[in-house]
Amino acid sequence: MSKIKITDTTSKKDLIYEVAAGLFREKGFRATSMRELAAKVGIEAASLYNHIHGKNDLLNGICFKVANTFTRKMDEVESEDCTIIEKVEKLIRFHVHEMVTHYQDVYVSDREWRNMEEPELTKYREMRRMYRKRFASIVEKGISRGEIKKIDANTAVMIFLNAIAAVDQWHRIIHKVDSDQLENNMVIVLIEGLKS
Amino acid sequence: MSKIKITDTTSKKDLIYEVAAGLFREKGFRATSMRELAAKVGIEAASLYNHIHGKNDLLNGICFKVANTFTRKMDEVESEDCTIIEKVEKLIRFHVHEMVTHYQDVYVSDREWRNMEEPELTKYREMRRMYRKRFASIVEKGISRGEIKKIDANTAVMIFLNAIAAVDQWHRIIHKVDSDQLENNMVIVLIEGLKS
DNA sequence: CACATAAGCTAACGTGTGTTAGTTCTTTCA
DNA sequence: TGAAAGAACTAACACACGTTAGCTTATGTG
Repeated sequence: MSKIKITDTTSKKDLIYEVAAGLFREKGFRATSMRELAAKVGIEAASLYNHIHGKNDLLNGICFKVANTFTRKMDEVESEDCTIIEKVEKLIRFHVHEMVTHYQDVYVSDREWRNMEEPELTKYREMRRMYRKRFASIVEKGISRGEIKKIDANTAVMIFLNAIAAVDQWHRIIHKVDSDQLENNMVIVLIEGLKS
Repeated sequence: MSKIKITDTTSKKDLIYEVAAGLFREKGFRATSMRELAAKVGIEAASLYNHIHGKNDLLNGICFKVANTFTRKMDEVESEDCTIIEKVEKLIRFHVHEMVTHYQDVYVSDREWRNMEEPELTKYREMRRMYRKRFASIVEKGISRGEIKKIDANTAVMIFLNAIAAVDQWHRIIHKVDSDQLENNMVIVLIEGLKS
């Protein structure tokens, strides 16, 4: 079937996506060449096309995988029966968790999605927009119930989402602070504030 | 002297930098071509080289302008005589202010600096690293004085810096919320927390 | 008016890119 | 064992890019 034995659990296609995510994160989508990707995978550039349709497919795949993950989590949290603060906390913890476990993908989907082409670009933008909107609705409900300070909900959501997206410094911090502690720090600062 | 009268206050070189920052922000450094930049400026690509040395110079110029601005502000804040919380608040407000007034430049320096080449890349990285370190030192002093909760200072700085860097949604929010209110929301959420 | 110069233009070069065509090798399965 | 097919290879194409060379035009100063 193939020259090189493939692990039962991971196909070559998956390997290509994984390496691509790493390169896109490190150097950016545009700055990563198919030849470079191929070299890291251990084959020639042309051989990549036995497994994928093209460079854009790689970016699309990564971005929508992440977008779908977060959208599904939002479905789950919305339908849960708990306080608003708890919902916000669950979302923050999920973001941190995803960042720690799949940070290459999350980073790429966050920073490189601009390089997608239509019609995927519009679809992705819409998913992003909806996610933020749903997050803001939760915050607004929290404000109206008196659980949350009277602030602009969109600003709050913007702060949250971006606070967590700092992936370049991420690994450095992860190795100093363990990831549970990181999650807790994040929740504390964002929900309780800096001041003691 | 030139075919087109230049405004006394703005040289053509400045105009090129300004348009470049807009394009780099919108499409990314790599995805912006000199031909496209030239078209937006209203000249041919080759004519750009009468004003600048090359594409890399544009990125270098933008990044170091921003880095110098923040480094100078850090000098100022460090030497001020006030509480730690006030220092942190001053820095946050300055970040928001710079973002509102020069968001193209700030955004580009934050997201596109990877595309710089040596030796500028190393120098820029070092400036960034120093800035974060000095910021973290302030937070740590706040912790030891009991003004700030016992959290990981690096994580806190990471949260702050990234919370403010969400420029893509920035203009949208600015037009709904005025920029003073934005600054206040930011300070409230980050210093006092979300919970009421 | 004439000269120097700034700033524009056209044309082109060299390079790197994504991708395709065509071929060869290896493995699986009937 | 032999056919089918998956997956690798080499070679090349077409294109877009940053940049340079060389020329032309316009303008301010003597």
